[in-house]
Amino acid sequence: MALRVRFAPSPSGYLHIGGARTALFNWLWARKLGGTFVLRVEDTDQERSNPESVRAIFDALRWLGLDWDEGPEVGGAFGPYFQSERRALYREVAERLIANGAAYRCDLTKEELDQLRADYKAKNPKGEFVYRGPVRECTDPTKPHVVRFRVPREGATHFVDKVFGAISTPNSEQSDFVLMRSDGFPLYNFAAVVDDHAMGITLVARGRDHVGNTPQQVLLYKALGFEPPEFAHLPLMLAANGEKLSKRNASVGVQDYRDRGYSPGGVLNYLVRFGWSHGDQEIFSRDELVKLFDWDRVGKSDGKFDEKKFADVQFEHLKRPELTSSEDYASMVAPFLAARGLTAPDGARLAAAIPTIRDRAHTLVEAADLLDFFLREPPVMDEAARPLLTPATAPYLETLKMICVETEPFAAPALEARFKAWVESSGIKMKDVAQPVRVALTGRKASPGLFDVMVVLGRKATLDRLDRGIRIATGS
RNA sequence: GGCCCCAUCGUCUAGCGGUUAGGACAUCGGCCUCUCACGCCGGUAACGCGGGUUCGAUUCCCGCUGGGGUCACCA
Repeated sequence: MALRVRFAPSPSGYLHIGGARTALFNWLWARKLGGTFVLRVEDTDQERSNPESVRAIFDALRWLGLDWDEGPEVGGAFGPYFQSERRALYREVAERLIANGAAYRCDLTKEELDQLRADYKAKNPKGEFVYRGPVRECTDPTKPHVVRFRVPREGATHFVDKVFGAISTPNSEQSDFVLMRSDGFPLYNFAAVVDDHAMGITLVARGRDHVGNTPQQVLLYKALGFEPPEFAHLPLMLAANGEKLSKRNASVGVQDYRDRGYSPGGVLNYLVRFGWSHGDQEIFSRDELVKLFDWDRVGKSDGKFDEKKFADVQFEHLKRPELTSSEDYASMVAPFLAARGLTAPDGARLAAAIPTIRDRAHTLVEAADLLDFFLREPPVMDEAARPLLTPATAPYLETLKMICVETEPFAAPALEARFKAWVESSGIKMKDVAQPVRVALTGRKASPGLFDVMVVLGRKATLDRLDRGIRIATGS
């Protein structure tokens, strides 16, 4: 049977970094085996679901490059892909279950059930409350009621997990769980099973926080006469303090990292290495991941999210041309340049400047800052740097100007050789003359190498900037 | 608390009976240097505890301890 996996987010917020990881593992598996990656929106909770979240999640997935083969906005033969549009199907399946006795209508209210639970807890503080109904038969289907699944009293339910192996839970622990709410909407476990089957999903890969749902789902597959899919649960990504990852203890939105100037490749790389490994290798291109990913290399233990490591992994992606081409770099940094008013930068100069900042820009936000003086004419003069242009430094700039005019070709090695020769013969220290030159050229106290900067700027702009530096130095 | 799961440096991990227990991030030194970076070299740092099994356990089994998840008309 052809591999079909899915990512099924509920649109009640931004795409969580943990959710992105789940999506990634599913996507990788589909891409590796030529399977189908389905996106399904689990919007059965009317209260929490909202269209802004749907938008945000789609945007984040697209930004990460996790494209779906079937789902909202791309279609497919198994739609609709919003659960809110599939209610007729859930109702129909629920009726079938009631008809064959696997489920029953229950008109016990939430409050009554809470009371039952409380009473039980009062008497058995150490026991587990298990609801086994119906305590009261709901004879009138027109009255508000939920539909509950009749869990077998005996035996155990087991399944084989692709990462954890065999897992089994005694049925005596399981309450008669709700399939359909009184408002007619299905509950997660039920909708997921109905849809995963209807959509032909062959492997359900999700976070480990879902292992407790799996027995209930397996029970449902059995009751419906469906063949259960394979299951794979991912170890959890916890916050640095060991608690469940949340907005309270970390930046958890994929959005957050995009805004701070991380590249999608870097984000994916960090996420996949969290729980999966390939020997000692740390950095992977997307293509490598598709080729190398496998479930038998997925570990079982939860881990703690590490911002520092994340930052470093993503820096590697920005640093290496084989992972981020100059063209990709330029287009990724464009929005950040635009944010500082550089909406239509000189493309050729930008392309030339990028190699000089790769080792310096840890994020695209930093990249835009480092690129700024290359692309702005004249460059912004940093107030802290200006004092370095004293009258005494003007002769240095004059000499460099002369060298710039004479040197052919206008290339870094030749420029550097001539300038250094002059510096040495003058008995000055390179470090004393370099800073004034840097300030004249860039307006800053720190920048890429002087001669690389000159070459990127070209002879004309270099001379113009040196002239400006001389004017500032001499106060004219 | 019931049920389920997990356990190697601070963190992510390699290891699948015999290794000086490896890598990466972080951290601490040093080198390189026109600034800032990058890079390079080196240091500190881990098998939770107790029983087995075995000639030999980080590795296999059991218990303990510790950690996590989950117990809704949320997903």
